[in-house]
Amino acid sequence: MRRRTAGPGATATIADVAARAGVSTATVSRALATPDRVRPELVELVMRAVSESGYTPNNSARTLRTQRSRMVLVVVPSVANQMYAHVLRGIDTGLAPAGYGVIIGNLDNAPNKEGRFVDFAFARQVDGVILLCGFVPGSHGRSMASAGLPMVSILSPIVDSDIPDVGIDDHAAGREAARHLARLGHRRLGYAAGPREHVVDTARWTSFREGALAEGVDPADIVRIEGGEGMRYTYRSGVAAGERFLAMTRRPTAVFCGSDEIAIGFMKVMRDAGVSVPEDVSVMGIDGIEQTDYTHPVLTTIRQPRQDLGRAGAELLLGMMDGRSDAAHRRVRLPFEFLARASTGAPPAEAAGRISQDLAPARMG
Amino acid sequence: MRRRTAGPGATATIADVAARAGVSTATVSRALATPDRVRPELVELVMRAVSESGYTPNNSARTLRTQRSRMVLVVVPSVANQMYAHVLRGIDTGLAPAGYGVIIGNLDNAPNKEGRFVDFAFARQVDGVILLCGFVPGSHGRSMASAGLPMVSILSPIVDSDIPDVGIDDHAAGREAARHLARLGHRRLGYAAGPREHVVDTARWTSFREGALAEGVDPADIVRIEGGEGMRYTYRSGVAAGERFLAMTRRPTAVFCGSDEIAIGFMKVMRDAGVSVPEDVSVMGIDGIEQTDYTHPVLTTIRQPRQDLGRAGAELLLGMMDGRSDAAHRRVRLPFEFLARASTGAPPAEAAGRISQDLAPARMG
DNA sequence: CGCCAAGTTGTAATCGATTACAGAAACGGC
DNA sequence: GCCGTTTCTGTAATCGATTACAACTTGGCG
Repeated sequence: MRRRTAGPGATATIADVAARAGVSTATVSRALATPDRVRPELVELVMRAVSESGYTPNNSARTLRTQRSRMVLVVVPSVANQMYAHVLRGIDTGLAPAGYGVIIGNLDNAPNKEGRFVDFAFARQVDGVILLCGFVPGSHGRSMASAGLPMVSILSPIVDSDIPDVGIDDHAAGREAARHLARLGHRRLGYAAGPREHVVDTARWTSFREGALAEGVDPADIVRIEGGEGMRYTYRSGVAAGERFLAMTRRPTAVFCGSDEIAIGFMKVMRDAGVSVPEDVSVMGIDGIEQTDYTHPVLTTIRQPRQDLGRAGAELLLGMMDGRSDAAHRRVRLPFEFLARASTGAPPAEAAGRISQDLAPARMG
Repeated sequence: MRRRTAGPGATATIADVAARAGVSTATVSRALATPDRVRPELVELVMRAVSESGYTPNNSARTLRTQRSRMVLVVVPSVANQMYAHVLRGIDTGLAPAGYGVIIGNLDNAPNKEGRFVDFAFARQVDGVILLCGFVPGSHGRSMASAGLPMVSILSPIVDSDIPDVGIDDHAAGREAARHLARLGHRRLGYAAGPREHVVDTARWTSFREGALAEGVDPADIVRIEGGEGMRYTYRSGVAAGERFLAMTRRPTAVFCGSDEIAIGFMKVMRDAGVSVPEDVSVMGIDGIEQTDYTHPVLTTIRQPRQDLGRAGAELLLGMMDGRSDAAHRRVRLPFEFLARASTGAPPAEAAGRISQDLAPARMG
């Protein structure tokens, strides 16, 4: 049997290193993994041989033997989305110290891409999965859940499952948004919706509504403004919602948007239509992407600890992959931060409840 | 030898499938890879056994044997950056049809993270590498270039190397920016810089300068405004540049920013300082991120075909990995799109050349 | 000096796929 | 009916690591 010698360009194998150091492959492997179980002189020999040959263990071989790939699949609806991108970054910083790498499963908001990633799971290409998409991917009747891999969801709980999740308290966030707007004096509230049937959107909408009711707002004056089919949490969704808003005969005086991007799209339509924010309509978002610091007016929003969410999810998954099933951490809630800024203010005088309504005729005359 | 039977939860191996179908593992492998070389009845048998057992080939085993991982490493300075995120998306859509997955190498703008990804390359965990970072990662004196993997760069050429790259013509872009501003009447121009020594930034700055000179602008009136150390192409870099701009005694009347994010940060500072855009100062960016459609005023910019750049890079790499070294494609230049919009306009009257300067004293008096 | 335990090292099995090679079966031509 | 070719299938080698097990050395203790 002729062994390929490690010439320049060719990759050295453990056998090359063993030959060069004059020891067996087992010793090389041990010298690298458990140096305390090998005589110091040999460790030294092996180390020299390793650096001389530029040896890096072949990952497939190691994975095949140890049944651990040290890779994690992150399933994300869209990498191009600010929010997901930042969470992804947090995940990476959380996994890196443990030596785990990230394979990105970009759904691109297209449902037919799930199959590829389901295969990744069943092919044992990853040791665990982090979902940012709010559901468990599946295709051809085969769910990723049945691959038997540790799984964690971030940003959204997974309904009807016991998959641990990390996120903020979306209900509290929705209620707080309603409270903020109601306390500014608003009595007609709108919610510029994200994707229909999405867990997070539903949570935000229902709790916004609850919060508004709790503040004594008339149920008929809490409206959901749809953003259009398949537009998800995008600028364009906000644009569509803004156009619907303009077409309304009895407009809300304040609008809570299902995401910051929606809010920004919404504000753009307002500006173009000559409706000023916050004088004519208050607008707020949620997520707290960096961009909200640079809008005009600066956007009131609820900041999610994006990076921390990612890191916490990563650490939770690491624990599960190590077999430490800290049942205590099955539902992690991190605090959000309410940023009351310039895009929300008191309602216009003619819409501000009974007292102002009395003044309204004078203003009109 | 006792074989683990494929119970629920356990992953089926090719041996399980072979046993169930009553054939050898070789036949199973062939039935899946080259069905035309196996008797139809057996193919049928195997297919049934596969779906009954939920078999998915183990990826490490396959990779180890075939020496192809069907994975690509994408090294990106920061996943949280809009521009890179969109290119990444293009890469993914380009690679997916060929069955390649993406491993993300997020440098996070921190130089010490390179080592991890260099190891990925040497561990043969990927078949190819796409660089968005403008340089070849390396650590401990070992460059990723010596791993002998196909490599492609997107967005930036790699100096002193023959690594193929895909991008726009940054020199043409810089010149066109200068031309646009000069033809609007501007005679004092600024460049809000990106990271020092970055190839792309250098290209944009030098060509902007060249373009301005070609339009007859006085060399002394073309200034580079630094954004601050280590801030790269960020909003904060634009804020820093904006502050430096305000501190200048003889301000440019138009500023070309090294990225859209810089431009947005810059405009924020202008607004807060009561300097209006474009009346007092014209501002333009480059990249063409979606967000520029939602700024006020809408940002003049140069749109790079982000997604197409990613896809083109992916296809170039696919060709190299398949051994088709189309030397013709070693430097791909895609067209950019100049978007002249509301953030750039004529210079303020008192700065518009000789005639206006004659008027200036009258104004002061 | 003999024996047992502890410490080292090497041999070879193993992970799960692909594929070279050989053998068997089927087929056709003379 | 025999032989060569084609088509199909199975056996076993192979990829490159880790690690169980065996073998050998060394040292301590009675």
